[in-house]
Formats: sequence, structure tokens, C-alpha cells
Amino acid sequence: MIRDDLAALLHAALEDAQARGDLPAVSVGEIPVERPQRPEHGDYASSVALKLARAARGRPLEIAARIAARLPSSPLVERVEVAPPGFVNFWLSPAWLREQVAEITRLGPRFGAVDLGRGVRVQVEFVSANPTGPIHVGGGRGAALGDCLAAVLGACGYDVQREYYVNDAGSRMEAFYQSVYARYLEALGRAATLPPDGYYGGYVADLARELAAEVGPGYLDLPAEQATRELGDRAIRQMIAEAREDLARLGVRFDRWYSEQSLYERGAVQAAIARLRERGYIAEREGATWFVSSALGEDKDNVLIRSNGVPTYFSSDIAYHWDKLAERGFDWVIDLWGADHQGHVPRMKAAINALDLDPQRLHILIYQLVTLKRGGEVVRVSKRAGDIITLREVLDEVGADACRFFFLARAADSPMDFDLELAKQQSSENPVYYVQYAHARIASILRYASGEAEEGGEHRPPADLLRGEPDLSLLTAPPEFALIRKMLELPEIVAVVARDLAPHHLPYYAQELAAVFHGFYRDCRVVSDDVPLSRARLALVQAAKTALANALGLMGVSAPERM
RNA sequence: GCGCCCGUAGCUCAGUUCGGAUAGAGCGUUGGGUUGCGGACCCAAAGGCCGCAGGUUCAAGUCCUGCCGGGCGUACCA
Repeated sequence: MIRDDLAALLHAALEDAQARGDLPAVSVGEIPVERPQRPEHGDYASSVALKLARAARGRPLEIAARIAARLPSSPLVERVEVAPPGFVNFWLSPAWLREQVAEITRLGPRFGAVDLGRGVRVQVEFVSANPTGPIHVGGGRGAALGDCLAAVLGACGYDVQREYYVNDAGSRMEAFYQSVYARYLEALGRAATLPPDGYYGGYVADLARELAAEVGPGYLDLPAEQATRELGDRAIRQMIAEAREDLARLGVRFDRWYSEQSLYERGAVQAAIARLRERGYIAEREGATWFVSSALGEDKDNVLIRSNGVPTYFSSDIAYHWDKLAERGFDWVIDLWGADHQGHVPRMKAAINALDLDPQRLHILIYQLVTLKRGGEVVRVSKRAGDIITLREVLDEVGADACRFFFLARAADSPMDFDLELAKQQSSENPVYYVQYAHARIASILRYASGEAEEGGEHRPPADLLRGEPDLSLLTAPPEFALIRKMLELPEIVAVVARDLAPHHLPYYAQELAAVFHGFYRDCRVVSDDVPLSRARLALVQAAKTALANALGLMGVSAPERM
């Protein structure tokens, strides 16, 4: 990356100046290289001198000058200036910038990727919603975030696995099973009552009706317990299949759907508790089994097995994370949880510690909840009451591309208002179309230039535009350089997204890139009678298409050839 | 009460190697722009005590403390 190259130059200059005694031998940490807001300050700027001033006991401006004087020459850099109060400003070489056009096209889909992962095995676990109801909007946010993160990490050389943890065990499941059974009875004309903590949503009744039609009345004759279990199993499988479909419509596919129940079936939960017991973190009290997290600095202990003998979600989650980190041996595990699970974070970390696993290997990313609105009115979400807006509804109304863009375009930290009316209304004004339009426009130009397209009416482009080596030195106009510079930001953005696990930079970058392209398009005619210039600009536009497609691709948004 | 997150333009939100030079975008509003490659575009204007008050330093929207407002959590729920 350019930034790293410049930092290396500065580092060399600094050492040189220090070796010559021009500067005292004080150490700096990382050398800051930033992108100035104002063009007069160059393409890049460094505030090393300001940082050094105190320790070096000198005037920042003078230090900057001494560093600048020792900068090795580089094909990247055309000019260096020192500016008060002590910045070193860099201007990139036009010749080098022009070469990047060919380089971007040569890299193709790999442009923007940065080698950070070096094959480190990372698992991204996301969505993982209860299968007791349809995926709702919050699940969509988690899905967009998780999938984008996985894509970016994959592009950065990590060996990424996407996983969905299916909570198909536990007490909630029981309530769901009973609700399904009750609705099944009702569907066949029998009187039935749902448990008080059951699921009252209409989708359960719909599901039960479908089941009744499918399996017939046979379950009426079975013992209630057996019927409940078997019908419930079918219902759960159905719910999971629907979740898979909804997520696929969003463009999200998982490498693995991991069953919580399977942990119980092979004794992993008991084994995890035994492991904690060996290490002295288990206490029996009031008929329950506790994880003594207070011994690890937690506020209080947590129940692993209730006094009624039923394990809590927490205990299977410990087993699950043991499986990820110890059994399957992922180097790094990223969990995406909704803010309603934040209370679970400290005890999970405590459990990792108790198991002698390195807590650094587990990164729990909390995303704030989605507040649903309909025309400004807040819609309360409750799966049990059945008052939910499903991801499917949103997809129907807004579409997958706009939906993903919308979810990604705000930081995970920040709470999100999702107004369905607004989302629908905005979908025609959504920035995603602005970006896609730039891509489609380029595709159209390329079709036109090829001479085979319907575009352009009676005007025909000169022949053989797309043949032969373009002479990139013909690119001289400021809008051309603005476009090249903006394209070259993609690797930096990708690196930031990977480092901070913050996908929201991507949609903003994509908009900026599209805007710069549109500006270029206005000012610079691509296909003209000037064949050499046309060839150079077509090469430029081809590179821009690559950059746009890659940015969109990392977001999981389509890059259409036509709109 | 305590913990986590948020508070930036009328609205929705950014603010990029964890402090840099005159704070940005989209939508909305107002006014302009096309005899050839896509007008789903472009240009311009208006719009800000960056929640409030202190502190840290050459430099604070960014870091620290306190307060105010909102979301979430604080279960033998998940």
C-alpha cells in the first residue's frame, strides 16, 4: 500500500538523519501517514516531525525539513514539501499513477486485497438466531455485517469459515414444540391451549396447518409427548430451511450450520463442565451447578445446570466455544451478537479463561439493535407474541442489494432506525443505485466502444478501439487523476475494514468512487475521434469498473452491466 | 443503581493505522446544466456552540472526568 511505502521512506530518512547527527536518536513508534483533507497539502502527509518535536527537543518545522532532506527517491513520489506547523507533504508521481491503471486491470478481482491474514484460520459466526421463528430485520443486519466481514477477511488472505449456530436445544425449544403441537391440534379441529410462554405468532399456526396437511391426522393417535417431539422436529427443520432461504435471498451462504443439540448428543456439554470442574471453577449450590466466574473477576457466578437438571444456554455455549477453539482449532473466532446479548460477553470471556484458552482468539463483535418503525411509529418486536417484521418482508419491499447496502452503511456500534415506509420510499433514491449506475454506465461505454452495442444510435465509434496497447501517458486531465487516486484508496479501506472489523467504510468508499467517476464522465469524453486518447481512457474506465465491482462484491451487492 | 453503546446539518449517518492543517456525504429544500459514449447523472446555494461543562497539549468531533438525553443489558431466558 502507498501509505506503507511512504512510511518506509520516512523511516529510512529519519534513520539517515539520526545517523548523521541531524536529529537526536529518539525513537518514534509507528510513523503516521495520513490523507490530508485539502489538495494543497498533497496526496499524503505525515506528522512525524510534530510527534518527534517534544522528544527531540526541536522545532517541528525544522525537524520536518531535516527528515525531508534525507528522503530516498522513489518512483511513487514526485514532490515533497514541508509545511507549517511541521508536516511533510507528498505528491504522487503522475507517471506512477498512470501505471496503476494497467496494474488494477491486471489484478482484476484481486485488486483491493491486502495480504494480512497469511492463511490464519478464522471462523465468523453470525446470525445464529433461534429457529423458533423467522429471521427478522435484526438478523438481516447481522447477516450483512458478518458476510461482508467474512468476504473482506477472505480477500485479505485469511482462511475464513462462515458458520451459523442453530439453537435447536434448550427450554425455548420445548415451548416452541408445544406451541406447534397445540396449533396442529387446532388445525385438525381439536381444542388446545398454548403454553403461557409459548409462541403465539401466526406463523406457528400456518406452519402447523401445513404440517397437518402434509402428515395428516396420524399424530392425534400418538402419545402427546411423542407427537409433540416428532411434529416439533419437523417444524424446526422447516424453520431452519426457511431461514436458509431468506439468507440466500440476501446473498448469504454459510459453510456450516452447527447444531446446538449435537453438542448434547455427543456429550460435549457435560465434558465442558467436567473440564471446568477439573480446574476448580464449579460449585454446587441450591441444587444447581454453578460456574464460579467470580473467581475470575466477574460480578457473580452463573448457573450451568439448573436445579431441575436442565443445562442453561450458557453451558452449551461454553462447549461450543471449546469446540471452535480447542477441537476444531480455529486460530481466531469472531462472533457477531446483537446488543441484547452483550451481558453474555464477560461470562463467555471468563469461561474461555477458565478453560485455559487465550481470550484474544475470541472476538465478540456486538452490533446495536435495529429499531423498527413504520411511518415513524416504533414497532415492538417479539417472536413470542408474533409481532415481528421478517427479513423476508423487508427483502420483498426493498430488495437484497439495497437492503445489504443499508445495513452495511452504518457502524455496528450505532443503533439503527429502520423505517419500512422510508426504506421503501428511499429504495429508489438509495445510494446503492448510484454506485451500481456508475458500474452499468461503464459497461455501457465499453459495449459502445466495442462497436457491437445498441448504444449510440447512428453514431459509431472508431473501429478497433479495444485493440492494441493503450498509451497511458495520454492521461493528463485532473479528473483522470482524481479517478486513479480514488481507486487506489480501495486497498487502504479494505485494510481498515479488516483491522477494525468495521464494514461500514465500504459503502461510503463505493459512493465516493462512483461520484469521482461520474465527475470524470462529465468532464472527459471517453470515446472520441482521438483514437489513442480513447484507448487510454477506455483503459482507465476499465480499471474503474474493476474497482467498483470489487467494492460492491465485498459488500455482497451486485454489479450490474445494465440497469 | 451498575455495565456496554449512541448523541455531528431539517432527517439518516460518515469522520480511515487508534489526536493533525479551513468538520463531510446522502436524502430533503432552492436555483441552474444535455445537437455524439446511459439525465438513475452533473454544478451551485442555504443549512453546524460536533449534547453540556471542565481537563490533557503545539494541536480535540476524536483522549480523560463529571453531568444531561436515548438504546441495550444487569435471570436457575436465549
